[in-house]
Amino acid sequence: MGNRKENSTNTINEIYWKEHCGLSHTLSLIGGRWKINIIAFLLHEEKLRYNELKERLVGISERMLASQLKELVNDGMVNRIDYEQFPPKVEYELTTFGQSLKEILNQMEDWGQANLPG
Amino acid sequence: MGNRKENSTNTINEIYWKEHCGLSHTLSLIGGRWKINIIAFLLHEEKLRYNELKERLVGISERMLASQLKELVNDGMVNRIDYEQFPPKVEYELTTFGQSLKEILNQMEDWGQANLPG
DNA sequence: ACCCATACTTACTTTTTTATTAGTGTGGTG
DNA sequence: CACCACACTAATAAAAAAGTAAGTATGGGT
Repeated sequence: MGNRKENSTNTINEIYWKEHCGLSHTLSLIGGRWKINIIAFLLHEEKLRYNELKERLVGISERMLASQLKELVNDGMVNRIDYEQFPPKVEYELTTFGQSLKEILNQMEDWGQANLPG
Repeated sequence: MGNRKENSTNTINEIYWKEHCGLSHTLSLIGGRWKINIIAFLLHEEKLRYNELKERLVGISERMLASQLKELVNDGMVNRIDYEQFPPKVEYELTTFGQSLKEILNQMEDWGQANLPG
């Protein structure tokens, strides 16, 4: 994956704030490039397969979809369900932890919708 | 400033989602590198001067502080109050628009605090 | 004339993220 | 045996974000 320098100023700052500020921590979980978009679809559609997500996430690349999903899974936000079939079938859904953000995300969605540009 | 390419895939995707998804739009306003940290301090302390913000935002550079403030002001989240004195005195505060996010931010803070790592 | 305070800018480099394109594995089908 | 489906991975290049260090502006004080 993208390998970060462990001790760059940027990384150090990021870690410091994640550990000292609830807001920073929250954003670190949902702030990734396509993460809220993924989460939004999973909020509305419960379970989605990799290719179903790809269809919905207009413009996303394989690499981004895979990496964002992996991070969400690592952070405990999303569950990966592998049906171990052939051809492969894998579904993604929000974990209980992920769902605990539902209220907040709904409010963010409403607020954003109400203030869309244009 | 960092000059972006108008027609890179990345920029195109970003614009598309900002315009079509409330969540993306909300995040575009508060998701910048130091924005929530700035906003968090302004929520608690009402008005802060440039140097006061700098003290509190451990690790931030001049460049980042100035650029994040400028974006927040451009987006209508923050007010810049210039007292036109010498030596210069400038204060920053949340606009009404910025304050309309207060509830949501409080919840994000609480949620993040409750789920801090370590 | 020189220095101070305050709020920034600017130029240049490094780091980080994202795009692009091609490839992997595997069992079943024609 | 070639090909398909599906969920990815890998390598490389391009783009964007952030760091670093020095500079700007200006009135007043010494």
